[in-house]
Amino acid sequence: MRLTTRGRYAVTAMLDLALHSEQGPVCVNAIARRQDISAAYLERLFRALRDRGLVCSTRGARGGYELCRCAGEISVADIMAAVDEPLDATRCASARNRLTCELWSGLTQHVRDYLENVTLAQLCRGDSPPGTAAGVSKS
Amino acid sequence: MRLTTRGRYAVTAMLDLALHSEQGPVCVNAIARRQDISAAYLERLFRALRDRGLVCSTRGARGGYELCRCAGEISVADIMAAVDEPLDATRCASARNRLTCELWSGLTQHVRDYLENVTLAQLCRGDSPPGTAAGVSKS
DNA sequence: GCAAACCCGACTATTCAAGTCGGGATTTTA
DNA sequence: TAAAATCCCGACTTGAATAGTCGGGTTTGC
Repeated sequence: MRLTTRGRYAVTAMLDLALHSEQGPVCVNAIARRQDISAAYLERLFRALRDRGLVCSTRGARGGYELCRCAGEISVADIMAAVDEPLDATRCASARNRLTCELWSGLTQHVRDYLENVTLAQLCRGDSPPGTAAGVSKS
Repeated sequence: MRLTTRGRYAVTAMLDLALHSEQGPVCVNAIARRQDISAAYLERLFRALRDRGLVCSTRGARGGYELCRCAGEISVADIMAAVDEPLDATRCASARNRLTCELWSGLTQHVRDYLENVTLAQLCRGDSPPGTAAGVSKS
């Protein structure tokens, strides 16, 4: 498990896209400028997002990217999976580590539960994700 | 946030220690053999664990390491902190990313909550950590 | 005195992260 | 019809960090 700029930037870019989606396709350069992220790097992330079906692309002048699904149907976990940001903490090289293996599996599930429970739409609204002081935990 | 061998090996080693603690100080080589981990690398991890007060060392022949506190008082989070395995997912370079900042802050808290809630004693008993299928979530 | 075992700072090779490059293809606009 | 805007793509580079090593010192028990 690790959290690198791939995951962060992907979520940031998708959020930017969601916030500007009513204006038609958003080009990579605009997002890069708004978020102060390398456009070339961002482009590679968008490639992955497109391949995973989270965004659609429009080529040519006035081209760019748009969400393929509505923001309420895209979770942070989806985005992370798209850019291959590993959430899996489990690495059971041998059976001797069953006890710790269960620990890491549990952690993995815990993280997934959290990220699967946060959608782009919630991020747009500024809804506090569950587990923060402002967001009261629900069942 | 990332999970590397430092964290994994430290938890594995502490667990091994806890399971063998009634036999007096456990030497690094014994743990290294049982867990198939480089002894030299393990030694560096134990240095950090000792400095953080999680284990005590005994030099000389028949020396080794022992837990400084009982297993029920040492959480996985303590171990991770000792070997400097970063759990913090937050990286708010600028205020423009408040929305995602809260996301990562929430994730960090979520992970901390989980790891702080698992002690070495529970791992020893094979108690499923909370959140896994076998462990029913409690309040 | 030797072996076992901790102690410590410094070092190395490999992997991966973060980003770049160079050019092709498509679409719109003037 | 050419230029500009923008996606498309495989390959590449540099620096940081990981995983582990090294070499020798010190302590303790036998």
